[in-house]
Amino acid sequence: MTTRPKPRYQQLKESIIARISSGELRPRDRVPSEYELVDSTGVSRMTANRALRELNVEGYVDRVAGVGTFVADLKAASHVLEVRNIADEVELRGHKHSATVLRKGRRQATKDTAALLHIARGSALSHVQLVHHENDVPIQLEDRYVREDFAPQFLAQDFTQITPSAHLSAISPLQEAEQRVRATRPDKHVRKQLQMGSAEPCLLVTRRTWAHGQPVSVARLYHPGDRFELTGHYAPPGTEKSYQGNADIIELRNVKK
Amino acid sequence: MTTRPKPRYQQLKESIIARISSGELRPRDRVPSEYELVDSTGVSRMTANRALRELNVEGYVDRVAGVGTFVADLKAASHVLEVRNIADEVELRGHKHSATVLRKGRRQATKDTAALLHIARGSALSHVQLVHHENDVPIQLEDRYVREDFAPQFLAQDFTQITPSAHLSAISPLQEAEQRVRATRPDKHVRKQLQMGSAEPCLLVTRRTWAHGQPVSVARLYHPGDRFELTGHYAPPGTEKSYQGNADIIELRNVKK
DNA sequence: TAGTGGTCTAGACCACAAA
DNA sequence: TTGTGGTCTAGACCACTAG
Repeated sequence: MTTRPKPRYQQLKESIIARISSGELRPRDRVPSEYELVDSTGVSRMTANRALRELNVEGYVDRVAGVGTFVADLKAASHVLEVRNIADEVELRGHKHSATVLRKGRRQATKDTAALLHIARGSALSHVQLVHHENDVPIQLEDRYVREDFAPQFLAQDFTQITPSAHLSAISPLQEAEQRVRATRPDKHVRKQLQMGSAEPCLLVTRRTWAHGQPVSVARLYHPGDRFELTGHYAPPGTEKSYQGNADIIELRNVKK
Repeated sequence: MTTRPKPRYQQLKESIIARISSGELRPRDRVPSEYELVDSTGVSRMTANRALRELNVEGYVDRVAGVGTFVADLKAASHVLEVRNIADEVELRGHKHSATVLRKGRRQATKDTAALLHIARGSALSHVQLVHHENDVPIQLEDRYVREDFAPQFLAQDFTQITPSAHLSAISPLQEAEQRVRATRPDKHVRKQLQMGSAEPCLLVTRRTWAHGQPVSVARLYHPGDRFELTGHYAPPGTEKSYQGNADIIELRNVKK
């Protein structure tokens, strides 16, 4: 008994996603037009249209009538993950973002980190710890581990110019993310770096990101509790033009205080 | 110059969404089949198919090949909002949910609450405050205000049997939600009700929900800090069968400790 | 003018459910 | 057997963009 083949529009979609993930098609590159897909794959135009239309809805490509279909920006791709870069967040508010690197170096995966990243204990990791500032006020302490084989040039980056997450996005579109949020009491180190009062609580976000189907990075993001909040807005899909309405789900926001 | 009419598949979608929102079509009700839409509206079957298929992707309807198309459960509808009922969360973990009502009554909107709900100061509100338990351990203090005109029977509910949010969902599909998460120090009342240590921080979720395009309820949800966390998982759309993969974005999870 | 995406049609074949 | 959704085709007309 032969297994039934996947629908042709689905094959087309997966083929194009694969070409994007592999880097063969880069952001802003042109994607084959509907008629080109008709010629090259033998499907009807409606089938090619469905494939490209769904890729557009899912945020993989941008389409412009009369012009063509293009691979979406990486920014848009991470939009799909509804997780934003803190530097972008700050600049979105019209404020100045800056970062101070505290630690940077190679590490061996501990038991816990190895488990989180699905790798062997002792595997090579890159580690960086830095403080993000908004208008020179510390707003986030980032403590991040990255698989060295995923991002060999990670430690060579100047993280005062590009955030770790931006570098990771630039290497490969992030495919999946997991995030845990909890309230904790900061330890001395965190409290000092974020200039927090002794009794002030701390919003801790632990985030894992995936690429190529594997977790590649885990980060602990500490935020000064009463000065910051995480906000999300959930809009109904399909209503009016609010396609892609789920875009800005998670964003960091200042709390007037 | 006449404005161009909306696409017919879009008109179909909006027409069906309207019939669901108005209550004419209720959860599990049958939605006209593709061929019925062809007969009743004169569109081709491909157009009817596109309308129903997109409504399915967006979570409004469930489709079963060989059977038919049906209005999705309200639970699924609020799934679209990626916000879950805490009772469902607890039961999903196989634990027992229970609730204790602390306060219940009519209130007049204060300046702040009135602003949040886009209503006049002094407008009639229903108020309830209750503690949710998981296996008899307090996990959430819910402090909620609801527009009285939206849910006239709100205060008549037995909140030990149905959560406030479940009652609101039952009245009308919630269309939109906004959520803010921050870490705070609990006041005496919260600390006592959640049986928290004196220095333990608190995860505070402030949530507004919309129906009929207007905010109808605002809730403050306090969680004992070190015992609970908010987790989110962001899956890639379109990959494999992970349609609707954005479903379980926000869920409450126990922290092993 | 040529190419693109946006939409729509009127058929078609299939697998599957329920009666 | 009938009706359902799932898919696919081979055309078509339109508005728009770019050269």
